[in-house]
Amino acid sequence: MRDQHSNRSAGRPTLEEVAARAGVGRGTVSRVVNGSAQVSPRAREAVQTAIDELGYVPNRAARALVTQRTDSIALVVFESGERFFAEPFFGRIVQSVSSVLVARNLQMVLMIAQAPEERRQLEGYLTRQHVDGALLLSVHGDDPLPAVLEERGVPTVRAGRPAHPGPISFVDADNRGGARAAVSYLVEQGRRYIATITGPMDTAPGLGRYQGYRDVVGDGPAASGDFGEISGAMAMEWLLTNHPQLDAVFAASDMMAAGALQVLRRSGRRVPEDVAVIGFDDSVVARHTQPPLTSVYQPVEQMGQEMVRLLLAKLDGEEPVERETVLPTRLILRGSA
Amino acid sequence: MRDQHSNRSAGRPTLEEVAARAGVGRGTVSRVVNGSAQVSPRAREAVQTAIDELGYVPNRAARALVTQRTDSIALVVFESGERFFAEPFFGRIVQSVSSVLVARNLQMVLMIAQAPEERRQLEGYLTRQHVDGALLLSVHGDDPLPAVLEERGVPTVRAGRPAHPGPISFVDADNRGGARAAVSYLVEQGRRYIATITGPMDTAPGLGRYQGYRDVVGDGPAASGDFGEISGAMAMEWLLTNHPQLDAVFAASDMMAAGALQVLRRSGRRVPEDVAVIGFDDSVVARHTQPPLTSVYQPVEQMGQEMVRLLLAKLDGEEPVERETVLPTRLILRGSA
DNA sequence: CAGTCGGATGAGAGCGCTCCCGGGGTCGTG
DNA sequence: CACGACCCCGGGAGCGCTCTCATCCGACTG
Repeated sequence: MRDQHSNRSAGRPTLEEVAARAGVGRGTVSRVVNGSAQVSPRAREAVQTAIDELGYVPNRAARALVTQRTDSIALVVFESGERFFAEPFFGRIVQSVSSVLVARNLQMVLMIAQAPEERRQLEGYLTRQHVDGALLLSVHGDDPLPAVLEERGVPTVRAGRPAHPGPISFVDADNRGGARAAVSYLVEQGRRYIATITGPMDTAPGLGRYQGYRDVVGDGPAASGDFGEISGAMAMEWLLTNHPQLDAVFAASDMMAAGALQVLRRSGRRVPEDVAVIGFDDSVVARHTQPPLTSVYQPVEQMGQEMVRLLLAKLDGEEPVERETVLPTRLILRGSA
Repeated sequence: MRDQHSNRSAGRPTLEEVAARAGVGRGTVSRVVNGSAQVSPRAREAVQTAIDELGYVPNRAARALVTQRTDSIALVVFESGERFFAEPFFGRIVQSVSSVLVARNLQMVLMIAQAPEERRQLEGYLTRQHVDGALLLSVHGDDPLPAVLEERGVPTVRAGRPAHPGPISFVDADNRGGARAAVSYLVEQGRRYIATITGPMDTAPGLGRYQGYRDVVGDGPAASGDFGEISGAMAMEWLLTNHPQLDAVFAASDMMAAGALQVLRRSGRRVPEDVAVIGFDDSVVARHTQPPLTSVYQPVEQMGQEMVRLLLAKLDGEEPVERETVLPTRLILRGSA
């Protein structure tokens, strides 16, 4: 379309063309491109010059066809659109995963599986044919996909401890420990009637954070939400109705804590004087609620990096190393507790 | 590794194997897979059966090699990690783009170009060889990349009106109109001394929102920020020092408005009684500031969809349709103005 | 000086797919 | 009954690359 010298059409130059220009064989060019040591300095330079002059870029598809590697890895998010953009958590993970991958010259294919039909399509899609491995975010408890993938030979690392321990590597924040720290802090502050608003129990963070709560106060009053703001408000209303004497609430997410805060205010309770509130995630909204939210910070960026590290290790070393990494959390004190 | 009948190793079944099993030729299987009409019902059924039994999945690389199409498109975000996850805007765009792409059976490759060296790498990477087209997010004014890509034959659609009109399609929210609506509203409410906190002027939204402000009040007091919270606070301080008599502020982003709110409160001003504040983006934080922020909503999801639509049109119809779409914004009233 | 060793090199053989061509069957028509 | 029109269909060619192997050449050894 642009130039049609000979009959090769507009397309980018090929290995063969570079070889011709440099006066060497295809093999040599390939060796240079892939950084093999078995090339004489003279040849290497000639090839390099030709590459620069022609603006040669290796054809990914051709390479993938023979190497059986696509050099791209999938980042799969199982989440409704709504939550995906409501949760700063995802953005930060995506961000950190991306930067590691770019440095390694790998492509990041983002897949958001929300609607059931997208789910199904995705399942067919995730083959060794298409990606070298997969990073799974916010998998729900009973989801069979991780197992399916592993079975198909697609190396996988997930974020969040699986509900049922299996052969799958994962990276997680210490949800339980973080929750424990938060609730312990409430106890130290002299709170005596501590309730909790939990996340979905079929979710690793939901469960872990609840367990941490129980570790400290045992069977306290609990209402469940879905990590979202509305659900937090509803849970808080329920708690207020059934346990009006509570003097502290530990919410398993900042969004739920924010919802709870509003209900608390409407009910005439002062925070933190009458009721202390602690959230989880240390998200942006935590700094903007009234009062600012004391919250549990998780090292999200580090988690992303670690996930990639584990996956790449799995890809390189053939032996299927099943590894788990649990990263520490930290309580960030603000005004609400 | 699983089965080694003949010497074909563990790999997924190939077209040829499907053909053999169905008792037809490669061509016929290919026709079935690609939905050609030129296949007898009998053959089609036989092939379909074989595909199901073998669990055949076409090899993307092989197909790409011959069709010269990768069936994947890049979503490029030019933004520091920090802003990427601070801005709900991106998450929502990503989300909506993703869902359209999945429906069309296209892969979304997310690239975040922050550090300069990542920038450079990306430039080499974005070839027709690797993706069929690119969606560009938050390009800065003087960035040559869009032009480079277009020149290399990579169809491109960007979000945000380019600083210098060029041959590139774009989708944008009506930043100028939205700003105009916001500032007009302030005027209607009887505000007489309206300042603005602008975004980066080398950015389409930054510029557009400032222009909208000027459309209504002309040369009012302006301080510039970078869309982030801290910069909003600093800008507000500057404004308060130099224009203590101001009675309204229009900030070009919610985050900056949030920063401004804090400074205003510290300075003893009541919002909205003494000073009205309006933000832009209608983001999550807008609902959680004190008071909740009146803000300009932009139809982010729709923008994402529209970007994909334009890009696909460009890919299909060969003629390079340079199109632009500007989507309307809407003022959302809350407590701050 | 013959023999040997090893590094550099060129080229053949595919990887799995689509495209296209030509053969053969079926049907309708003169 | 013969001939063309129209479908279906099989398989060769080739996309651009890597890998393997045989070859070649210079250097080193005995």
